[in-house]
Amino acid sequence: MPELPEVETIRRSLTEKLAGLTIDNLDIYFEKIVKEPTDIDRFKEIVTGKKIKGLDRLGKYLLLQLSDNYIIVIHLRMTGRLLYVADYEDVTKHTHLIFHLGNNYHLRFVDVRKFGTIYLLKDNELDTIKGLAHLGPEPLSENFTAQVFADSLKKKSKKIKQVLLDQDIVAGLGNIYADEVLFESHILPDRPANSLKAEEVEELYKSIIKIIKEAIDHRGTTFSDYVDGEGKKGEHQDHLKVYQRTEQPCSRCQCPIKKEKIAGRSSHYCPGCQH
DNA sequence: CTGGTCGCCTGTGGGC
DNA sequence: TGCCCACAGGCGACCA
Repeated sequence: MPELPEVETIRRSLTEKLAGLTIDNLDIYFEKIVKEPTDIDRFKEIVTGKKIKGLDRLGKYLLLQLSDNYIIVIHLRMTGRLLYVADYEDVTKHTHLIFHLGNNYHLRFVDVRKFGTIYLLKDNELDTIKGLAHLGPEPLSENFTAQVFADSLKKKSKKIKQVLLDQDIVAGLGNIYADEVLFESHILPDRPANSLKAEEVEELYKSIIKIIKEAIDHRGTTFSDYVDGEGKKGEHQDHLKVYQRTEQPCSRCQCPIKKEKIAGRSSHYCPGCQH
């Protein structure tokens, strides 16, 4: 399930390969993944012949910058993959869209669950995507300050786990890293956000940055689906402290890790050293 | 505004 | 061996 570190790893793995290439043609096998424009022929028509200028990322969204100020926005949701492969490679099951590149390579969108989404927009229309219109600060940017973060939490009575998953508060955290960040900061996931003490908020703030950085260094977390643009798995699954470690001893206090549904999501935490 | 639930999808794995 | 069902989870939509 690609969260910020996974999407960033995909971006890095594809940038050099794609920059400067032209999209000669495309095959669409599952039209519903294209959300904008609603007319699929128009999508094809505009994209054909465009040059890929570069790749950006906003939260969990991947942005393909195209010539003529167009932009393709991709959200991989849970099982989406974006793969750069030679055109003679077998087209695997669940391949929904293929961009034919000018060098006998393909950029393929593969997604078992079909939840992923693709938008084609002008680069000044990004705000028309709801998830981007109010997207919170990037955790590794200077816009994400302890003060901004503390102010957001003060207004929220929801459980802190749920607030961390809210992309409007801070961009890019998903279920895995929300659990890991809370463990790192010794905070229980069901605490109301506005009940955190100032030093806990500070701890949480630092943990978000630390965990996201480490996960990017490890090129993301692979459980089943996630791979980068070259099909390579990540390594951060070997560094997780609570996620998917139910009943295993906590690395800090040996207490068995608990799993519980919180705000509709499976949540992993240590009842011994998170408070 | 809040909180809860559902729908979108398919593969996997446990229980029987 | 096979059937059923819960679960995986990001996010928008919908409702009270």
